[in-house]
Amino acid sequence: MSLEDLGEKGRRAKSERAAAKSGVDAKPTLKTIAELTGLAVTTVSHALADAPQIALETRQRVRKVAADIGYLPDRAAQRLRTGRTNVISLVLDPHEEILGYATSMINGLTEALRGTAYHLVITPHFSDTPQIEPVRHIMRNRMADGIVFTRTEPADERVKLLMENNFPFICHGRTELATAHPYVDYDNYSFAYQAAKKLIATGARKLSIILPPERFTFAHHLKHGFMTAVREEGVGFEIAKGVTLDSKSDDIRDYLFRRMGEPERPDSYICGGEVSALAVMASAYDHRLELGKDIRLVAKQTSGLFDQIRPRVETIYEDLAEAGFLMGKLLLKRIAGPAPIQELQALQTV
Amino acid sequence: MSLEDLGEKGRRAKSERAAAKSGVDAKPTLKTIAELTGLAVTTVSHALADAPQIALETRQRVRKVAADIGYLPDRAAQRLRTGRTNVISLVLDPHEEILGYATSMINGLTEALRGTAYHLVITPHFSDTPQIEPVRHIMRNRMADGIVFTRTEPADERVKLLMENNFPFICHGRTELATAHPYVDYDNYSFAYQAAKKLIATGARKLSIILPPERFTFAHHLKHGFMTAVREEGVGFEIAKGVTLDSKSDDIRDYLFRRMGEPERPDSYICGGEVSALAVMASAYDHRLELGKDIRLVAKQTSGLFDQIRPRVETIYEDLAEAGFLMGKLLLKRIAGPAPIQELQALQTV
DNA sequence: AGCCTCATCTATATCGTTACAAATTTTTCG
DNA sequence: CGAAAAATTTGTAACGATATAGATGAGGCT
Repeated sequence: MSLEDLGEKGRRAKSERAAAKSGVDAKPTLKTIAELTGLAVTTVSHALADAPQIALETRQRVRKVAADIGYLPDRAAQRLRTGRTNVISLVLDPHEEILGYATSMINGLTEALRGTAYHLVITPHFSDTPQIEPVRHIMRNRMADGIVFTRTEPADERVKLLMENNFPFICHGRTELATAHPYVDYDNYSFAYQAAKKLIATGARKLSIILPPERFTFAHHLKHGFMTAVREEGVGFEIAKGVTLDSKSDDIRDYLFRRMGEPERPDSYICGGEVSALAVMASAYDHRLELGKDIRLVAKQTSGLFDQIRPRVETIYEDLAEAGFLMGKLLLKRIAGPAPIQELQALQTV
Repeated sequence: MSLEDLGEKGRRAKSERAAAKSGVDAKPTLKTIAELTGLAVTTVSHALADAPQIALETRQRVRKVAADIGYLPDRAAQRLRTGRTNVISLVLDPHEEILGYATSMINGLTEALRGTAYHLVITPHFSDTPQIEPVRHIMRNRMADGIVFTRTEPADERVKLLMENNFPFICHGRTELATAHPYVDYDNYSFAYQAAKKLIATGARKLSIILPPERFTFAHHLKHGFMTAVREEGVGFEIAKGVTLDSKSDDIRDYLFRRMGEPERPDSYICGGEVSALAVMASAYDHRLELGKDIRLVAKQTSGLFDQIRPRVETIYEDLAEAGFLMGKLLLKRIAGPAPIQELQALQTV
């Protein structure tokens, strides 16, 4: 460390102390309020917590002073003492499909957390470690009061672990576990069902669907809705083989381009994501197949993107920001205390 | 509270105490290590900090034990004691254009923070409060050790405030302030310049550009690059009036549709964002104008989206994940201590 | 008056960590 | 060998909040 650095530090420390003495600019604590009101620190703490054993008049006076000097409790101190972190952790899985998936969800979550003491911390899940790692870590080291995660699986390890430990969480998507748990989900069964019906109604005779990786619960929902519709209508169908919504978009397009060149090609596609829908359009274009005639398409829309896509494509909307908002609200309710499980579940309708 | 709840709590508390006694499953602290090694808590703390006055052999022994029991320092306690939060705050401005802007940036940031003690906290900026509010709040209440923000303005209030208080930060975009400050920026001047040159080289005679809101510095960079190119080439030009990259995409398309119906319409567009580029394509389509012939287009690409768009569009790539990564790395360097300002600035080339 | 109750406020200890100063042990050397 | 120096370890206090138990004083009752 250089002399200059030392000098810097010395000056800063001194001015900070001076500021503290004069009460100007120093971060106010309970002690500051205690001095200002002539009360004890404990009393101030209780007063701010609206404890009934503190005289109403005192509570009001303390609150007034606290507001005047802009007091905010120190999160670290509160956390250390109480064990509550006031943190919600969003475990983020980086993946390409669905542009702005995370952004929408984050917007919804922050909106739900608005006005509360909770902060949103992004905990990345790097793909070279098992999926359960970040969750275990957050739980073991009490990094958050609640966990939000996505891409739920039928026998999701994370759900099991969190349930076993009675740790507050909410996930985007359902499981097939016996025990009910909090979730927010979009009705992908109905999405696929309605999408298929729409296509068939406009003349589709052989439908195809691009599914998410099979390990996710919503892949089964989509498949089930799809199968129900094609069986009800007795039309041909297939399920895209070798690619999923998580595949690189170029790979999806290459698959589609190949398939569209084959004799028994499907005449219609259901896409659970925007990028794969564009890949369908690109492949059709490259084959000079006309959209809406040679190739039909229903896409799931999660952004304003498809409003600008030509030719216009039939879409069904999923509101991810709302999903994030719901997740936030339900998680907060869960953290606040035990609640009937039905009040912690939400299914977004198509 | 019901009797059952009390019972639950009683049992839990008891089992936790038992666990603590046997050392199983309880969260390990310095004290745990101290007991295990027979050293004092202070010694353990120093040993883990690799203090040279602790015998090397001791340091190694302590580290071994710490690793064995999976010790992680308590963030709250560290934060309370040292004042360091180990938090990086990303101030997020919700806006539509550039799909997944935030996602890419977050991915880059988390990658940069990987392996460090830093957590990424999302601090939303709600549009009904002044832009500087979240920054002031973070600084005043020491909510983070460093701040990341985007959409920088020429005389950015946030930059001024943070500089005055010598608070570590990094912003996406530059200012026109006299004092140099840390930033990561994309060379939007060159983007617009090269985009214009490309268009002119393929026959463009009247260029148009859709700019971001004028208050952002990068709007000026884009404009400047654009103007330089059109003046050098002596071709016609205009700047889209009444809409910006921040306008709702439908409004952009409506504007473009109107403009393309007028006699003196531009024959080429430069779009600083993907949605607006799609709006150009949609308007051209709706007018039955052929892309690449009647209407030319160069778009800025920030995702894989345009790889699937047909007809193919000329694009220039901006790597937002890399921008996020750079911001993270440079901010960490700044937090670590004073550094030459040039080492805290990065300009991504087109 | 003396004792009790109630309302209100306060002292103490503690969460896990680290800065600082001091204590202890080991080594060096005249 | 013994004192001084060096190396190593330790105790204490503090960060800011809150849980717990206790103190204070006013008023009521016999």
